[in-house]
Amino acid sequence: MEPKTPKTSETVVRRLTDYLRCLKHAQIQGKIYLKSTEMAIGCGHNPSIIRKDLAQFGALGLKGTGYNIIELIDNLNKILGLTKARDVILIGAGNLGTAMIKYPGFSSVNFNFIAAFDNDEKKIGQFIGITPILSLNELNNFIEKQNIEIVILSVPASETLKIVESLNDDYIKGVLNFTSEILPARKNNMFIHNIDLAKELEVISFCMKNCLS
Amino acid sequence: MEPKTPKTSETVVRRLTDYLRCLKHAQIQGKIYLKSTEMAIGCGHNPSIIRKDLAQFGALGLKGTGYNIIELIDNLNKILGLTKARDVILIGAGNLGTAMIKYPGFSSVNFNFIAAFDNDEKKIGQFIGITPILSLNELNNFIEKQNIEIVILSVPASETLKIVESLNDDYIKGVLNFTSEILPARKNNMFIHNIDLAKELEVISFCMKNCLS
DNA sequence: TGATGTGAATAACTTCACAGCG
DNA sequence: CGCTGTGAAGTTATTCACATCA
Repeated sequence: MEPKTPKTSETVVRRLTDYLRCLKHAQIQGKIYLKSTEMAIGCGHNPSIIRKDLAQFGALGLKGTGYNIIELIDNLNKILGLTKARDVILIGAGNLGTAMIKYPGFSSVNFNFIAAFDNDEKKIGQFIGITPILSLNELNNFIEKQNIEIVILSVPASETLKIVESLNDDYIKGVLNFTSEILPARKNNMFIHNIDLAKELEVISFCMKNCLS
Repeated sequence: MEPKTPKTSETVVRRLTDYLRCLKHAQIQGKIYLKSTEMAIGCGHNPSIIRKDLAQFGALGLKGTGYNIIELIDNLNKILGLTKARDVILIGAGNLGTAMIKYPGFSSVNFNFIAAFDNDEKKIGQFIGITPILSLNELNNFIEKQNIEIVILSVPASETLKIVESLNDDYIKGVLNFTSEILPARKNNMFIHNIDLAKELEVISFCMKNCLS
């Protein structure tokens, strides 16, 4: 059964990804069904909202039993658009970029890092794992030839804006920005997500000072 | 004037960090005052909520003029608990950990990475910048001697739980978890923040599929 | 019986609109 | 006059409580 996709807020989408992880975890442990209460413990959300989130995509659970894990993983993958593999590229092959390519959590997501780009002559021609490092000069050429839609940015903050503006937005639809330069959420046709690592330190600092949560 | 600190939700705290970045940006450009409408453009929040967020800490703005940038930065630093420098340690000196220590965005936050820990003999004794890499065996000893309160975790997922459980929570109050293993938000006395890099890819995947905002 | 799915109730958050002050 | 600060209104999100179905 194809899941319905009603208008869904980002809040809900973020929870869906938590459910997905929780389900995979349970699957590895050999479970077949998972109840909303069990998911709640695993991912820190209220059982009620878990049921509500899932219910909006059609009746995915079995009353009295819970949710079939394989089926629900499959449905969530469809809902999140993770069923077909996507080619993504990395811009900036420094420590952070290298870490991203090697990050084991990405393997579950269906994203292939097919190339990295850098302007450091020493890096160009090298590989990160199996991913080749190419020259930034070839960037848009590559994007157009390979039909790339998603870019992961980890260059120095000072270069961020220039690079984003140079991206061909007939092709690029999503940018994950790991630089410390904050960009608007939409630019031309591109969705931009800013991931500010310093923010998390600031939040934890506040939590510790004020005993939040 | 010491800012009041009423009960503040994490939602608000996250916005405060956005204001802070926005203010610093304006400060570099030589501005003295910033209006809520200008901040709104810079950080993507509604001017109204910016004023409301700030107002709850006392009257921080000048009617007709806006907010004094230096003063407000100072106040936000106090509110977020960023005024006094904190020593933090890194556990796991791989690519991601190395990237964290070198991440330029962290310099604005008052966090000093005073040591990294790893169990790779080849790394122990080396330095990341000026940060020494020590043996994991010395971890709790070091924590107790140096009175460490914050830990940044970037070890393989399989080791995460074991390490977190071994931490002495008489000292450690906050954990930033960059591994792909998800931990509960509270464990013993520790605040834990899970930063799941794969989640951002999943969210952007959904956005692209459904044209969410 | 024991779980989901769901309307109703509650709570949290955001926007509006404007009084009031510099 | 132009901004902030803020009550009121509006919106979104969460929890509760229970009917419903395997």
